[in-house]
Amino acid sequence: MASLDRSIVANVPIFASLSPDELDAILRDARSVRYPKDGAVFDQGTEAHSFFVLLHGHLRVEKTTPQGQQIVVRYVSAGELFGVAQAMALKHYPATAIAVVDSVALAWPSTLWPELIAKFPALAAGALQTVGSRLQDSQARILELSSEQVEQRVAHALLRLAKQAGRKVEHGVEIDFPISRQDVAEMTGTTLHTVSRILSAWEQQGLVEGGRQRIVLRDPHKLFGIAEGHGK
Amino acid sequence: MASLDRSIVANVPIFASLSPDELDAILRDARSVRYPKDGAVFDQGTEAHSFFVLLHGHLRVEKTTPQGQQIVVRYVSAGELFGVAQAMALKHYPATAIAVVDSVALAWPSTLWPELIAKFPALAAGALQTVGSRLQDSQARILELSSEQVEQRVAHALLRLAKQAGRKVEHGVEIDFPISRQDVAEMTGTTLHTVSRILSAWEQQGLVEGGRQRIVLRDPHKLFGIAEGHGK
DNA sequence: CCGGCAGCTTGCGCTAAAGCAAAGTCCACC
DNA sequence: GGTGGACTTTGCTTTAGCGCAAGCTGCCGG
Repeated sequence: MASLDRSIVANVPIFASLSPDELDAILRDARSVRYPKDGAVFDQGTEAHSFFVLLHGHLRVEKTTPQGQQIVVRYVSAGELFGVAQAMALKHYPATAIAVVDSVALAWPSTLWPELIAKFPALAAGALQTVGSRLQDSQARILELSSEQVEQRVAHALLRLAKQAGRKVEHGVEIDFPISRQDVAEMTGTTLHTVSRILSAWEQQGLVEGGRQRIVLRDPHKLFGIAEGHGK
Repeated sequence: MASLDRSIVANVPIFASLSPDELDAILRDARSVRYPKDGAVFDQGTEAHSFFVLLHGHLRVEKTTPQGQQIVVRYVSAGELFGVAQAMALKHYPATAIAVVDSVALAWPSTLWPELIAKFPALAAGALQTVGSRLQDSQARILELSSEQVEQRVAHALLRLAKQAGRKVEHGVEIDFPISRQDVAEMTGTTLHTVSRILSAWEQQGLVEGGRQRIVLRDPHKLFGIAEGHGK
């Protein structure tokens, strides 16, 4: 059991530089938790009691405005560190994390973070890198929202999803978890209706293949063209 | 000279927890550089040779798409850490930093970062916090771009600018550096024309007072109302 | 096996804001 | 003190994509 944990955790970039002994020491303080599909791992605004590494499954991280508008911040896949609010000096989680399929995560009490980085300075560097790459992602998204048309943004979003959680299937690459038109809309700053229209049009052209909470990319290369603006 | 530096650097959150001796040690490796108005501190895509703390002045950080579209990522004010690409494991600066007024910064060679955080673990924690708060900002901006109308976004942008770099003047709060309509457009994902129209309308109602590269907020409270959507 | 509902599609009209075009206006520099 | 260019304003036209509305479909639970 413990060795299973160690082997999967070894692939987490933030833990990669640690020795097996160090890994075991860190894993001693973790507990493994199971989240059923549609279960919340944590809720926006609640106290940031833990930080996590996802062992298995997929999470949707979403954020709601005071006015009730909702956006999808990102999806978390196995091996990723998440819920590190405390490390950024936040008392409360700034977003909600929901399991989109049955999932399993390792959880550490947030209070342990300071000792852990004191004992393993590489952890701090790793966390900085994790947060840094998320910052990059966010800024790329701001650029997209500022300068691209909806069609390009949807293409970009699908390509990113395929890269992060794509599974090769017979006719292309399928997003490896249930995702609705509404979810895509909340990732791209548009509406359910517009996403549906775009996907329908693409399906006509054989670029994608759809279904209820299912998206398969049949021609990623052409989609990439659309994302880059050569589509129109 | 050194003591002047130490006193201003003591206000930088990331250095706040260090003792005077430690501060002096860190400052020994820094050089102070002057950037004239409109001068570049670093350029997007170039090697990330240094990281910086701004001592005096204001910088505009901007990012350009492959297609040539440009956005303003943020403004940097005195006391802020910036250019920490290397800490996030980036080889190249992901954006360009331009002095919008004559400015002075402390610069350290990026290569020093690993030793510095090894010697002063608080630095890593501080950097994590800095990057974390930028991530928060970025995500707030994504939310705005996804869910708000242009008018609300412009109101939010002005309020943020006023908070960060506002100077009390007779009739309100003035943004303390030259900023064009174009700049505001690039902060809010809209066009020069739309910003100009909005500001003109607000000027009519006495909410703001304009001018060439000059913006004064005369009624921040009402602007806040617009930002929250109670405007219309 | 069937009913109902969550998720999806599609048509239509509307509007916010972009694009285009043409004048101001102010400042800096000669 | 004048002149050119950068910055701004403003009118008009166009359009992407939103909001509303109605109907469809496939899945899950009974």
